[in-house]
Amino acid sequence: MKDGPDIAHIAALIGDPARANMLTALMGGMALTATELSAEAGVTKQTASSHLSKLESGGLLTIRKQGRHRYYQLADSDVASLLESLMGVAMRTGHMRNRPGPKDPALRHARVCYDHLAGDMGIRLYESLLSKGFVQERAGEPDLTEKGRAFVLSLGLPLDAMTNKRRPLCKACLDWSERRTHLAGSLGAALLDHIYAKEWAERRAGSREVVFTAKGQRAFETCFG
Amino acid sequence: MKDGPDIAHIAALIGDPARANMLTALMGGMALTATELSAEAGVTKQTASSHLSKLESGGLLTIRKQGRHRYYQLADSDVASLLESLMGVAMRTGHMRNRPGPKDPALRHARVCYDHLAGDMGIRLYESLLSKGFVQERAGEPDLTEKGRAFVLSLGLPLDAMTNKRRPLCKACLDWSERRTHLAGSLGAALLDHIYAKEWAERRAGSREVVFTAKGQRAFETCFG
DNA sequence: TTCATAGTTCGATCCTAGTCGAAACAATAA
DNA sequence: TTATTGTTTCGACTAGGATCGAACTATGAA
Repeated sequence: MKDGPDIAHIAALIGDPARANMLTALMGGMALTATELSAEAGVTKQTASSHLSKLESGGLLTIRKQGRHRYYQLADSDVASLLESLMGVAMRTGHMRNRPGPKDPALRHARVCYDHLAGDMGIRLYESLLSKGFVQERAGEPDLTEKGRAFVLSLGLPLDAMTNKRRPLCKACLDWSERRTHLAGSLGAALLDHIYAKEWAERRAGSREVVFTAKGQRAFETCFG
Repeated sequence: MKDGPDIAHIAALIGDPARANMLTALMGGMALTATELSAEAGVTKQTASSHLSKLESGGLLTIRKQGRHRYYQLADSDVASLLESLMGVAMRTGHMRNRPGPKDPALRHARVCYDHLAGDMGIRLYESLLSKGFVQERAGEPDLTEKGRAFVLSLGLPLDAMTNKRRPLCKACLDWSERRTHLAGSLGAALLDHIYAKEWAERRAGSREVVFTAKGQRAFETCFG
């Protein structure tokens, strides 16, 4: 009767507001220290420490000691996409943490989802790859075509290094603000790196927001319109 | 201060073991009653009722009233895929629950649903009536065709007595074990009576179980295969 | 009608788990 | 060494919520 994975334990870990705030902060992909996360969560350092050790032993976070700091980050992209799923359901069921503020439209336009591009721009990127035949969906999962491989190489991206990893090259990730799919996986990450490298856009400090320059926006349209 | 969807609320809903058991039982789309779900969760009906109302107002479940039963099911496939994500992460992080108990395959095979046949056999009966053109679905509700009326009469069933009642002749009923539709209404009841009368099967005392004899199983196949 | 079953609401109890103060531990800098 | 900062451990307090018994409503059956 009671078999299979224990989802209650994992969900309970995410279900505490303080921990949820920490995890949301880590969706930006950057590793954060315990003190930074305590501020994000709005609790004292002691409390944050307790939460972080639970998240770590629960397998949701990994820890990297560096000097006297401890950098925490999401364990892997599966955890990130789980959180993204949660955001999608939470938003559709009308559970927002506050009324839409000024930061909200910016986040909807372009933001980081772990290590790849999400929001409207992320959707457009993915749709473009699909419509140009660079990526095909097979059984719901995206896959790079031959034509797509050539395109990726033409951008100067290290395709071999990407395909050798255990991480899938292409993965579909559900976008909570748009309710549509954008591209995750190592290709998704590489494309976001490309956008940074070309200086089309940059991260806004302390936020998941990705700010495109006017020139970068045009270049993006040219390349992925 | 915090923007974005409130994932903590949704995760906390899933994070209670009793609720998680209910949701797990509802995976796959089949609808269950409150009492059945209380048994799945291992709590009393009162407790289950409290949990279910929370899940419903949280947008994770929908209710479908049918007679004095309330069938609960997952709100949509997004919720299902969220649970699937959770299972994936729980599995990878080694959080399994192991409490094997007696499940009842006999009930899934054939049981009484009020007064008509449900379970796998009930599904097969209904599918047979559909494929032979005896019953047609119109606007989601089944209806007996002319050909079907002749068939019912050929079985020696009192069609007139059935049609005169206030109760509808044919009605679709949701099957919890198969997540599909089987036939209710006075025709559904009459067909189960027919099965009893022909001694193809009988009720097991004190249970909803319907036990087919070997000969009865064959006769059923011949008539409704 | 009366009885039985499905499900909810109320009230009380109990217990987990989040929280913080204080102190200890760890690692760097001067 | 001492001082400072980052982080964890311990202990105690407390609120929220899971739970169940009892009473209640609603629907269907006899």
